[in-house]
Amino acid sequence: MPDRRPPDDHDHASCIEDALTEAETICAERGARLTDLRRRVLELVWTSHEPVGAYDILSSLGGDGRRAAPPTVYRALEFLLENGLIHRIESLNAFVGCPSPKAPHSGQFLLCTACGTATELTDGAIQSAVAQAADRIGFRTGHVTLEIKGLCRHCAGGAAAAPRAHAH
Amino acid sequence: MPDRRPPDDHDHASCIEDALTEAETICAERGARLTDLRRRVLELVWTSHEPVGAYDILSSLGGDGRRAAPPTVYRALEFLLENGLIHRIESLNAFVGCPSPKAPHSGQFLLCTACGTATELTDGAIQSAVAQAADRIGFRTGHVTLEIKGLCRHCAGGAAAAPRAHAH
DNA sequence: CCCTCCATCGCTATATTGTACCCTAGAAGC
DNA sequence: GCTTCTAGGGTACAATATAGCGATGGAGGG
Repeated sequence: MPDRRPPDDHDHASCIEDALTEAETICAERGARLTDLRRRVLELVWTSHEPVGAYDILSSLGGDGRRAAPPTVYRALEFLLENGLIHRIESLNAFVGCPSPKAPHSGQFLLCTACGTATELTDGAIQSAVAQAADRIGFRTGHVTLEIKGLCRHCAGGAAAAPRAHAH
Repeated sequence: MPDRRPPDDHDHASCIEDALTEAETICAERGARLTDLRRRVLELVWTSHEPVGAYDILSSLGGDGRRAAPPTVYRALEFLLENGLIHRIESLNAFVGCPSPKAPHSGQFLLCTACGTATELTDGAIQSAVAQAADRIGFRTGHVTLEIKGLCRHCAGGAAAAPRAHAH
């Protein structure tokens, strides 16, 4: 793992709180059951803006005296995915909270290889370019995975011009 | 696994042959060593247009009397990736041959969930939309993963389920 | 109120995918 | 001839994910 810096100076506690509140609302509306376990897993995913592995969550769950097993975590993650509360980052085998879960969508992600932060985009131009390209060859689009690896403004800025200046 | 249909009526033998020939040329130009093993792995990746798992390759290699071990395959795959001869499909943990390896690039893929075929795109509009979106927030773009799951023209057409506008 | 149904979760075991590490052979350079 | 480096054989293990079975407890019908 590369060095990690805080993604930004923001009040992350309120990030978490907002996410949990919104999740409660959404689940209530849909009649989906946001159980204690699912809520806790969602909270753990939101621990930071860095995607979290299923087994990291597993360890954190174990911290409270009870030992959890993989299926427990994967089932909770599946529920959260189905309800659009989190996204899976395919290229990292990890999960990240969705900042706007009201309307389910395929996420677009900027993944900083220096600080690990995942930033979700919702760029219409990308969406329509993808839709057009698919349409042009008669492909019916389902879920779209877009993951862009690189350096976030913060990390790229610190490194100045040379792209490899950040390497260790 | 869903049903698989042949991706198309094309002369796949010549696909493979072309890919191998081009690989030879490229490696010769670069002074990279396309050894027997690497060539065989490339050939196995090109067995079809469906992404192939590392352990599938491993089994196929074992077929000739010698038993291969995982690192053998992964090392060969790493070489092929570095030289742009194959791409990794993150959402499937699998590999597919690159049809235009002369100029290394991040691939854009249409993945049919019915027949399994991976079709590589090189769409400039998508590329520039991604570049602009990243640029706008000061993100320095590295590798881009774009994987679109859905139904290819063939499978969507056959499914009769209201195929909207067979573009063309 | 009781009872059935079924979603949820605990748990064991196992499958799948990917790496660390050590060693040998043979080519490349001097 | 000797060193050095790349490629690859092989074991062991790490990391990620799923199959399947049983227990529990709440929701709703009788």
